[in-house]
Amino acid sequence: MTIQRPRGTRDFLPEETMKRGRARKAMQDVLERWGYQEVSTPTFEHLELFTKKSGASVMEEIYSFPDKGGRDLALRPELTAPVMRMYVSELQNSPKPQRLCYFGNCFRYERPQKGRFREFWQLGAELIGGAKPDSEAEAIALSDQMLKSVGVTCDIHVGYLGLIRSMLGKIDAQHRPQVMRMIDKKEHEALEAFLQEIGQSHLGLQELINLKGKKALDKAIDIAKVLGQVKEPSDILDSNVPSESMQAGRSSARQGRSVDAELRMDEFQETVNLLEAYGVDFKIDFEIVRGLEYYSGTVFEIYAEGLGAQRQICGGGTYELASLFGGKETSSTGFGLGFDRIMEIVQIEEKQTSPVFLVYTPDVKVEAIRIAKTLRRMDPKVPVILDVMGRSLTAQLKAAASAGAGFAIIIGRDELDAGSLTLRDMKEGTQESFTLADIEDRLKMTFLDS
RNA sequence: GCCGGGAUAGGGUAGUGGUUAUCCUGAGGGACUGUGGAUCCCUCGAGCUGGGUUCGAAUCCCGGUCCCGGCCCCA
Repeated sequence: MTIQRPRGTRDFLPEETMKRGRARKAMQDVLERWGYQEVSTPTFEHLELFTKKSGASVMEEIYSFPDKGGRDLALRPELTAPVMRMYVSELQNSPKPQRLCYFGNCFRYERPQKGRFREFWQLGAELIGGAKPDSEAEAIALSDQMLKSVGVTCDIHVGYLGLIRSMLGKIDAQHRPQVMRMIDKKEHEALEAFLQEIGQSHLGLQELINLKGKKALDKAIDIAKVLGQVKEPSDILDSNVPSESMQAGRSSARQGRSVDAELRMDEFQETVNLLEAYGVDFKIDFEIVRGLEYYSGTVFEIYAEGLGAQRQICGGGTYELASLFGGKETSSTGFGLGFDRIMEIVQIEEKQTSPVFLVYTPDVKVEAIRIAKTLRRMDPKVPVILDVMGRSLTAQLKAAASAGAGFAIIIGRDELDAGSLTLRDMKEGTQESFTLADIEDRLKMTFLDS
């Protein structure tokens, strides 16, 4: 019996691996053009890093284990926390802002389905320590460019927690998580009923989240004016919302520590202006709240079609995590792209360099190896393949043909005695004698064109 | 964790409670000891797993594993 892959994991065959590599490179080229530098962090971390960030409830979906020394470790379920941990311990004294990006596998113990696996890849960026509107616009525009670079058309929704959290400040702390959850889950009727029940339906929350785009922004500005007049500083969200207020028995990541979010409508308006300057096509949508307590400013999500139930391919926003990991308070903006979901809908041309086969008779094997060595130093690079099965010339040519070789170089005693080699064009079925140097030149010309 | 559908050579498949389990493709070799993907020949290669029913199970039943889709959740 053969051994199976663990549930929710995948093997990537050469073709798929090549496709993933190209898509990754296309998006990383964009990151590079925007000045983001790649970092990488360990595959496993102390469990505490993730529970601290996202609450104890993530334990249900985390691959955690004690090591032989009794430490509680976890396979990383995401990459923002590790990157911020690294920032706090190694990069706090480096010039601001820090533009970091990453690509790595992550692990979650979840039920696999379309676009969801237990081992998956995230590609993301963090812009640490910049001014909010500028950073937010840059992050959103950057993710837009990255997706465009692989031919993915998508739908960008941008929300603002500064406003939502300030509005929630008018509601009893114990009710806030539930309201957030209902906004996030788009449970409109339940939200309306609940706000009625607690006597807060006058806030305008329902009207706000039902509006999209420019109208939503106008409404938001109106609300902010009213809120601004009556706001008391101490009335902003306090950071000790009791998690008992969560629905009993419910599993959710929304139980982490909350952070302050100031009502700075002017900042959000600036973000919107800058996004327009970047030429990003987006939709203002205050229903985007990303549930989590550490988000503090603009938040955004990007959706794509053709992905079944898992439509979201990117999520991000402005957050405060540095202080949570023991660093100085530093607000950052970041986003993560679901690489596997993007791979499902990517539009990139797949061209493969067709290899060159060295076809030789057994008596000149040593010379064939030397020739292979020369050709492998050539630029542009081209796969050079030597038979290792002791096959006949016929069989070698057959193998070359079925591997899609562009050229075969035939090497035998006759050729070597004449000081030349036979270059066979596999597509045309023609062949000619050349010196090795001439063959190199011809191959260079051919592969430069393609 | 829940619901539904699946699992037969490396890939794709057919079929039946009863001899050597279809077919296509693939892979290796040969016809073709120095020239191609055709053709022909040979070879390799399979009923997820554990139990039950039965004279006999790949087929029927139950559990498990994995896959696909949906729910839940999605840092």
